[in-house]
Amino acid sequence: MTSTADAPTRPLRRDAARNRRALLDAGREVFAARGLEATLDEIAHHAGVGVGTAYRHFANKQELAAAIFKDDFEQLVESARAALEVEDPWQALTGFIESTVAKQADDRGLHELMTAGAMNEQPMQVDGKLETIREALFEPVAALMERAKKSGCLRQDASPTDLAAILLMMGSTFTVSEAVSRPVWKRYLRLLLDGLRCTGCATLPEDALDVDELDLALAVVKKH
Amino acid sequence: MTSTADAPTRPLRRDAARNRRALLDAGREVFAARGLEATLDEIAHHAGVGVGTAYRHFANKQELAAAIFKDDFEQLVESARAALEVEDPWQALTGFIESTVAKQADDRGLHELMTAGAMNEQPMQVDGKLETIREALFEPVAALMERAKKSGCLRQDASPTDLAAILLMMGSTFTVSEAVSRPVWKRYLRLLLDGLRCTGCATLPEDALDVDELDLALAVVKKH
DNA sequence: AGTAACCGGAGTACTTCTCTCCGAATCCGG
DNA sequence: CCGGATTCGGAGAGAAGTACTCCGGTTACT
Repeated sequence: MTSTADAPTRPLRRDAARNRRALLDAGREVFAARGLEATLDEIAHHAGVGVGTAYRHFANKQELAAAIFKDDFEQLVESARAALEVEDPWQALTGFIESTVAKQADDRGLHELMTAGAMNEQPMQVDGKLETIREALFEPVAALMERAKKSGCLRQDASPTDLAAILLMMGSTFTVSEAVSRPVWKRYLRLLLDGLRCTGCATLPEDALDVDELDLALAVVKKH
Repeated sequence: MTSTADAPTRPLRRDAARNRRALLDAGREVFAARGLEATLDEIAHHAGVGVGTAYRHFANKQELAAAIFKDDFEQLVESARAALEVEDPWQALTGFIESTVAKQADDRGLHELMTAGAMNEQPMQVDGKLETIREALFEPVAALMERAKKSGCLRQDASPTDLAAILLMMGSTFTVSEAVSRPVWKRYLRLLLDGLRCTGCATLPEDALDVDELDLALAVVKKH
């Protein structure tokens, strides 16, 4: 029954608090640069503390990641809602997409978490946050797209799940961008967005993913 | 001075020849289904022979892969050249792209080999074949695109290296397609192609990769 | 000063993959 | 149909990497 609020843990000793902070900061940096496959050992050293310290503060990598990315998630949903306030429907949609993709281009860990399981073998469970965010995101994004369709600037056969696919595809361009030290991902995002734009092109082949399929796709785990 | 031609190796014993065949066939299947990270052990068992046998016929995975994919490579260059004969420039270009992508959708190993190093950590050297094929492919592809541009159906700011990027991006959609047992990659390829089409859209941001950058991008290897 | 809380990182306990080795089985010429 | 050369098969050595623990020593707080 200690329920929701954290138990009345006594305040951390000063060195402990300092180290916890350092670990969170280091985690953010390392995850951003190297992705989620970074080791807790690695993060600990980058934070200038021993491995033991890391494992005392966070039982494992997942817990650390959850602590680090919680904010980013909420921020994301927030910006989707905010986009609905933007005047021009096309601008609202593409603006949201661009800022989302930009954030992930700068943070490999965030990108891997958002597309978790789809590419990387071990999905890395960050408790329920992930499913939650996808659900929370779906509604405002669907509204954003609906509006753009009505105004005639988004192709009629586009679906919200297409955005998930686009995010997935952008992953490879991030790698390339890093290799050439130049944000080429912008070029390919634009290509994709130009494809989404309504231009009297024929309809797309293959139905878009439905929501169940998307879940499936984002949860590809090896079975032996 | 034994030079080019294979040394006059005596014909293999019948069981040896049979096993070699079985290994090549199994390799093709396993690589296609599981990608290049498949183990030689795995392929050996799938072929119904012991691991030792596999290593006697092929010093390592690379050598087996080279033997398997040599043909596919040549075939690819061939089809690029053939596309130049097609009447309609847009049809020629997209037809070539679609068939290339389709082939890779069905063969994860082939796709990984063509985009080697860009995503997977260990590039897996298949002697010089890889660089050779990229070079051999560049010329006909560039011609194909030039023709499409002149006829006004391909956006002016498209570059041959963009096709490499598109191939890279398609990788994620292959994974999704497998997960949902439906070739959704076709949908996203079309989206990309519609983006490439000339529609009076603004020019793309960021210059395309130049050839050196592409090489760099396709050779991202971890440095510690 | 005393003690509870905390630190550090060597070390354990996996897992995973590549490739070797050698007794046993198989082929094939005479 | 026999004997030696060739090939088979798969246990296991060795290398590489990761997740997490343990405990002597240190630090913060009263």
